[in-house]
Amino acid sequence: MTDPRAARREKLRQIEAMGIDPFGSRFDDRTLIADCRRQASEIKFKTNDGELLALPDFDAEVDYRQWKADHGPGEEIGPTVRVAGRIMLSRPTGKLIFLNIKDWTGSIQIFVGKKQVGDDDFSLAKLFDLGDLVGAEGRLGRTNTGELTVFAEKLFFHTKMLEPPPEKHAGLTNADLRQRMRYADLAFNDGPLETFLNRTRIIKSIRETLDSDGFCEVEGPTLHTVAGGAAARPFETHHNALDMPLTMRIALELHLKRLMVGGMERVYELGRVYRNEGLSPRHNPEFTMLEAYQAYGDYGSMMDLTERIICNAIESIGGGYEREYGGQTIDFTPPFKRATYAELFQQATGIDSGDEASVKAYALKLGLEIEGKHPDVIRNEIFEEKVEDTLTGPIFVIDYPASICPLTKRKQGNPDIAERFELFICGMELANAYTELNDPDLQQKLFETQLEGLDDEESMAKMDHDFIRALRHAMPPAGGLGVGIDRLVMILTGQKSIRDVILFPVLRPES
RNA sequence: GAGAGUGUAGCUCAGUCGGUAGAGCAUUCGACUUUUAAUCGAAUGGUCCUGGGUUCGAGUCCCAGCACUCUCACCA
Repeated sequence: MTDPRAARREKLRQIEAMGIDPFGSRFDDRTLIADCRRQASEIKFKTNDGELLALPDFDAEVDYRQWKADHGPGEEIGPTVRVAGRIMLSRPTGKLIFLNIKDWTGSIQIFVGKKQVGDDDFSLAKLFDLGDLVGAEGRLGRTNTGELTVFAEKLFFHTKMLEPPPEKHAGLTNADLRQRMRYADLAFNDGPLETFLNRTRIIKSIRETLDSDGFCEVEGPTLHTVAGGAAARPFETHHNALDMPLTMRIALELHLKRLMVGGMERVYELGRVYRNEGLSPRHNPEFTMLEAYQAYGDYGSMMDLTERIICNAIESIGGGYEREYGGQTIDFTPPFKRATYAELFQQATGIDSGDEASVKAYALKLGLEIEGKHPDVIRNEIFEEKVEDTLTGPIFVIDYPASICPLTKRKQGNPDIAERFELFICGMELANAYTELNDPDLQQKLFETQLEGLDDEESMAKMDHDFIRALRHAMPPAGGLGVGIDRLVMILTGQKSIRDVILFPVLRPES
């Protein structure tokens, strides 16, 4: 019998025959492997004269067997630990088996000697397969090579793995299988578990930053009758009892603003939004967004907040402000650079973004379609083409052309400029913030005035009468911020694909 | 939606000019009480993505389809 699955089931049967539950049970007083590593310094060598010696430094070239001969006779002593985890490697050498097990804090070697654990446990150990969840209780010590090891006195069986594991060295590399079987990716590949734990730390840190700034977290509706607040195609669904169409939200904005009208002066939501668009290494149809609104603030307040959120997030996962991404070094030491849209436009193209004729000529040179488009739309297409990719950042691009920002307050004394910034890192737009428009009549007008050159789908300006009515109840002047959390996690964890920071990205069904 | 690439054993991958399907790991058996990708000896394991076509003969060439990856488009 050499079918791996059948072999595993046969061993499961033999474990049961030994009176052991192959799917285990509660295991108390467990020592996490990271704690074992912390306790390594408690391992001492006790000479027969009763002298306690610290162990040699195993980072240096040292022959521990020789060291013991030189300092002996005596014996090693160390704390007793109780570990549990998944078997990643197994090296049987006759009446002795070395196992490497992994829990979610690290991995450690287990020494299983027939004499040391007894015949029954040794027979059990011979039924262990790679991927099984097992436990061991024993003394923490060092082998002759200095490897930190649990010298098992008792073994436990926790759960049988009935599927064959991936190749033990290369792991699971097929990108489709990694996403489809994320459990196997997390369990057997180096890296993914740490990346996703870092994602959790980053999100926790973001909440802490906002909470300590006095923001309150809320949960807006994910089912909308009008999907507004962003330019995107929504997913459409249907409510049976009410017999009416609903759409999944594409942004958090409009409901959070309603809450500011209601008196929630600092409010945020960290949640999933859904956009019915193509997939790419930077796009998943559902993704996580942070939106935060601060009454009596403006886009400048949001710039400070953005910096704090990102710097705290970096500190929560360690590694310092200088980070590598896509072969570039990004320095997150605050304050981040700031430059106006017009400056960057001028630098990249050599022309004045206010000079409409030159802008049009430049667009034609780039081969852009300009027919029937609003000058600001053309301007922005050039900006996206020539500027965005070059922004290694982190850099705040500030003061956007007003007409491409229908939810933004205009700069005082300059109605053509919107008080908006976008934060760019490695050519990716990571955050977007405004001094929020709170004039209901102007908002209504902007909703009604579709931008030239934009069809309904492309426009943010979808009429939402209830939102306008809310604004008429007085929304305080405010700053608002949106952050693409998945992209932030990508950059902070060094992942090149959004699918490596989303646990279960959208996939076609398995054939 | 467009273009390019990939699809072979449970996993990671070779496969030449079209001529009997290969390796490593895993699995099974044997040896081994300080190994660490343990080692050594032996064995087992295939719908070569699917369906057509060309050919005496197709993993290999052609056509169509499916899936994944990358680039572009939409978008954040």
